[in-house]
Amino acid sequence: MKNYKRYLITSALPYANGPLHIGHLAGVYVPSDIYTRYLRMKGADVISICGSDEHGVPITLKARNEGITPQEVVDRYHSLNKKAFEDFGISFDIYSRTSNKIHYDTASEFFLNLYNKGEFTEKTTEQYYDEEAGCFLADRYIMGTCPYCGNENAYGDQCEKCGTSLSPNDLINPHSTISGSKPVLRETLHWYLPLDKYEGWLKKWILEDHKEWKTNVYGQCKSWIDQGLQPRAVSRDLDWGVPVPVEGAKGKVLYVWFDAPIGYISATKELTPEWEKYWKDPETRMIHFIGKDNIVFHCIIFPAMLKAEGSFILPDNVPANEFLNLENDKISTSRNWAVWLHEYLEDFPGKQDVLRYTLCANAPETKDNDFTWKDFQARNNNELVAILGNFVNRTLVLTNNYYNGSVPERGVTDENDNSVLAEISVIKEKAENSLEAFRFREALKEAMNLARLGNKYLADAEPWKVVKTDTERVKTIMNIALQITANLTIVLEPFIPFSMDKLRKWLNIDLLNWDDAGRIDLLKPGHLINKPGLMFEKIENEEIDRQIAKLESTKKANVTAAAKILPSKDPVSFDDFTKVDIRTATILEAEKVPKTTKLLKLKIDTGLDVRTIVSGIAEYYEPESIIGKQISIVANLEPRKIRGIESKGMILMAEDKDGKLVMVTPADKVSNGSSIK
RNA sequence: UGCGGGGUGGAGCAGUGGUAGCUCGUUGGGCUCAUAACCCAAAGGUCGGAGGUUCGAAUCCUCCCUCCGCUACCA
Repeated sequence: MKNYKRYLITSALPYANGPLHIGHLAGVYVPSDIYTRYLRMKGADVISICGSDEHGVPITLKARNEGITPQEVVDRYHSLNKKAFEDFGISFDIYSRTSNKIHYDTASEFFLNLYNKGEFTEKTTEQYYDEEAGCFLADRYIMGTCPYCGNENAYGDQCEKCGTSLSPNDLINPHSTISGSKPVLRETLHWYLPLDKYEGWLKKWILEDHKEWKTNVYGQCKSWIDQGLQPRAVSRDLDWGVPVPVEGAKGKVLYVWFDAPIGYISATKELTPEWEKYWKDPETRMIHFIGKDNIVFHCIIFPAMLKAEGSFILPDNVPANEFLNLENDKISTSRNWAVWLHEYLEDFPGKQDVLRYTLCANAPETKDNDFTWKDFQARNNNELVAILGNFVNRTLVLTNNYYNGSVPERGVTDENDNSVLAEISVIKEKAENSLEAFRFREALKEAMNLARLGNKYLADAEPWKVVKTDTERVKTIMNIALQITANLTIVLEPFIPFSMDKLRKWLNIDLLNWDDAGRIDLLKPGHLINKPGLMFEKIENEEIDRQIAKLESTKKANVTAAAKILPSKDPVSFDDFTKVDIRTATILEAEKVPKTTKLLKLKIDTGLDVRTIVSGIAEYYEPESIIGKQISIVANLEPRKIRGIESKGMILMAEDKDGKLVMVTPADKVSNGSSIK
């Protein structure tokens, strides 16, 4: 590998519309911090950059909902999240924010630079505009009736009921989720970064020159590039963000995804006047730590931006992680299904390292992983307490008992001693190789093996027995055990810095250099150590049960919240009502539509005819069980093709609080085709 | 729908053609310096399913099932 002079580490800018949870930590910030601390211990010139991403539509909406300004929203979460990072020892050199002036200047300048070089294309398109709220609407903020399944709560980009991808123009009765009003189409002008222009270059840069990237990252990039890249808008119609710095761009800001990665640059500028050294010198190695949802932005769009600008370096690696689940369910801010960092510290004060350890040991490096409180407890009790804490404790207690805390001299070593001493540097090298390859789970396991080695050494050497017959021999044994503890303060420092800080205090030593690991003379004979405390405490079942109960009550609260009754709709005229042809029918045949989870293909007798209707009820009804059932249908709905099957009409279903669908069946049997009014 | 990444003993993971490994848990034994912690041993897997290539497949090919993500103004 190329030899680099310095490192620039960036961690995805967390979006400032909510607090941080364990998923953020596990996926991005714990790995980035481990790597940064490791590099610092190697004496490398390294800076770690992060900050709040504070622009974009969701923040303006949150502000609108709460009746405060967007600035107030981001102020709140910026300070909350900055503190959470500090509390967990995520050691950024700077935690900046994109609402800073320096960022506005940097982002404007970047845009203007590309603009003047003619790197953008301009295009006018028609988009839905909310006249009441006075803004253009992203697809996600338009709702209406799905033309395929009749779901009234379909989004402008997708119907979540039947899974069909939609465009806002497809929706029947579109309305804005912001004001509820009916949006109108308006023309708007935007600037685009022609990604297609960079396709050939990206293909070579990633697919040929960076085959070493993680399979999930490489695969995702390959997929995008192979599908063909298209110009991507870099501006938005919004009043919150960095204004587009050209004539006639009033009311337009830089799209957050153009704006946010530039935040890495502006934060570096804020940190050091020598920022260009980190961003423009090819001897700097840049690494982006991100989650899998960010791959395309950090591997394709941002590099294309940097390439277009011309004077910047490109990331050498982008070790993206997968996602962390919580107790078998997706972490979700809106559903409050998360372990919030600030709440964790209230419940487990001083136990930052337990979480750091658990999240690293179970990090979603190759696939999504699950965080469970039982696993958290087991990792703490069986690994941190039993293996690491216990080894340190027994070594320090024995040293205090036998030698009043003075490190004894190492005498003649036997074969076992020598192989244990040799093993220390083997472990150091293994951990180092794993760290360099961004395999942090593996690196942590290697580092912990040093504590395992220590326990085994004590059990084999039995100093508590030997002390009765050969006191010289015990000095050697204890010296070796102590050298192991000193080595632990090095190899475990990147992972659990708070605990290693404790251990260094007990050992009465300073932070050592990474390359001191493997040495067997870190503690000199006669060096005095202090009385130890407990490095980790057992976590009892009650504490874990409390956390589980907390999550269960969240689940219940969510069900209750979802149970609220929908408000009544606007009145319709009798004429309008009679236009809808609702009648009874009987199901003759039912079968699952292949490759779908929700769709059933039904053959029904409507009295008028026998026809096919596709309905999204497969999750609630087995095909065999509904044959012969009498139901209610809308008979004159325009036919629609669903999954290639023509569906003529719609089956009426009552939707329960929890989303469960129930057939609307006449109380007594009536003949097919009876009208319902 | 398409694309990308997963599915390996109870749990979490490693393992890309040659007798299936690691950590934790479980069971039995040992030790007693240590937060009932530590050490040793054992049990436990038809490697998501079906077919194929091969002397030989967790590993290569085909199809299928399943989980997650992306699919371009959802950050």
